[in-house]
Amino acid sequence: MCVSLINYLQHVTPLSEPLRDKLEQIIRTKIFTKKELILKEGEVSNYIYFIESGFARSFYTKDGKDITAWFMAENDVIIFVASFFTRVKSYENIEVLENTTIHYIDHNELEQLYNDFPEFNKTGRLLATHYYVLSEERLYNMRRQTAEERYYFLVNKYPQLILRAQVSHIASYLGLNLETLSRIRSKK
Amino acid sequence: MCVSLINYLQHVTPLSEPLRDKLEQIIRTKIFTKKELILKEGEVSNYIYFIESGFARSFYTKDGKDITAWFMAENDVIIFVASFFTRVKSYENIEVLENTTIHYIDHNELEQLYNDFPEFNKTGRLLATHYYVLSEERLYNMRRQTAEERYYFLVNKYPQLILRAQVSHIASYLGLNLETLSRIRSKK
DNA sequence: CGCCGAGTTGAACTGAATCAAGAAACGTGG
DNA sequence: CCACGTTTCTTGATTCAGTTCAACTCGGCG
Repeated sequence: MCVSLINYLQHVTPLSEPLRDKLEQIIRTKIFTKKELILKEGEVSNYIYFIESGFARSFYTKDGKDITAWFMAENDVIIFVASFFTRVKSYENIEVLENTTIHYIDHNELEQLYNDFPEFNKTGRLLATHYYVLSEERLYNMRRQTAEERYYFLVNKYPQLILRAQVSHIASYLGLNLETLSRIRSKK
Repeated sequence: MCVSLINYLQHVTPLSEPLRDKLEQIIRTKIFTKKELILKEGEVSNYIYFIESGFARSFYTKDGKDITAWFMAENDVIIFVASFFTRVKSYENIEVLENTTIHYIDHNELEQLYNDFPEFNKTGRLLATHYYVLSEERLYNMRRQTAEERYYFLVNKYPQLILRAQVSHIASYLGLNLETLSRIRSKK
């Protein structure tokens, strides 16, 4: 079932056998179909998700427009960080863009896991660090670059994303409107 | 000496006595004077820093311009994440804006510490998570808001920062030029 | 076949950048 | 403590990248 997630975690740092067993117990699996929402804004994010297969995006709405915050694909961990860790209502939604199989762990069970298996804190630390680095990178990309630079940075770093996501979502992620992105793309 | 840092870490999550002792051994302290660079771009960041007192900013240069990435004050942990964790050359600089007292821990010693005191992984996890949340928040603020909205978001969230940092640094952080920020400020 | 969502293209408009010139604040040395 | 140079901030005029609004094309799918 959830082998892919356990393998992934093993890859982060080795896990003891009892920890693996416990993980197998608490990991749940769910299949979402295209356009379903995994998380709706206004809810507190109670789960940490892991994509086994599929494709999703997080987005929020501003002045009626829908703005993509990031994309997530196979082997990505999804947390709406601010909500999951600080227990406030999420201002983001997570929407499935293709049929997607997801493994997830409940917030309380995860806390319990950290308590019962202190070694798992290492996994948590390494994962948090990894995603922190990615977040800072996105910030770097965002700040003070032209639309075109931002686009090609994304193209180089995540070429598969460009093929998979639709123009309007990429555009709003880059902080520009779809017409502008369309023009950038047609330039070449 | 480094009491403030140990207190801070205790506050994150309690530390055992041997761990505290070990920390006291490996924490170093240094005083930087205004305009000094703690970290220069092109170097690998070998230390994790903690500001006991003072004020600093991280910045990078793009097309000859200097762009502020973030500010750091008392009780802030500074890591140039990408470089410290992934051991690549930093593209950022850290510059002290006021005379600043800093505690720091060497990368290798920190790794060793995680090994010798697995409990410390919890501290690491919580800190990484905390800074991850802040990073995502900055991203949210950055994306798809007008110059004015970005500025007032910052004013509300970090009022003391506005008083302490100079306009040109705030402007480049917000991704706009100082003339524009000056106009926004004079509007009110 | 015809509708609908997604993407492209065009023309007019606008928020922010750029260039330029002063005013204020800061600090250093006499 | 004042004078002078340097740095920081403000204000104005012009330019331009990216937005907005609107019309059109293309490709699927019922």
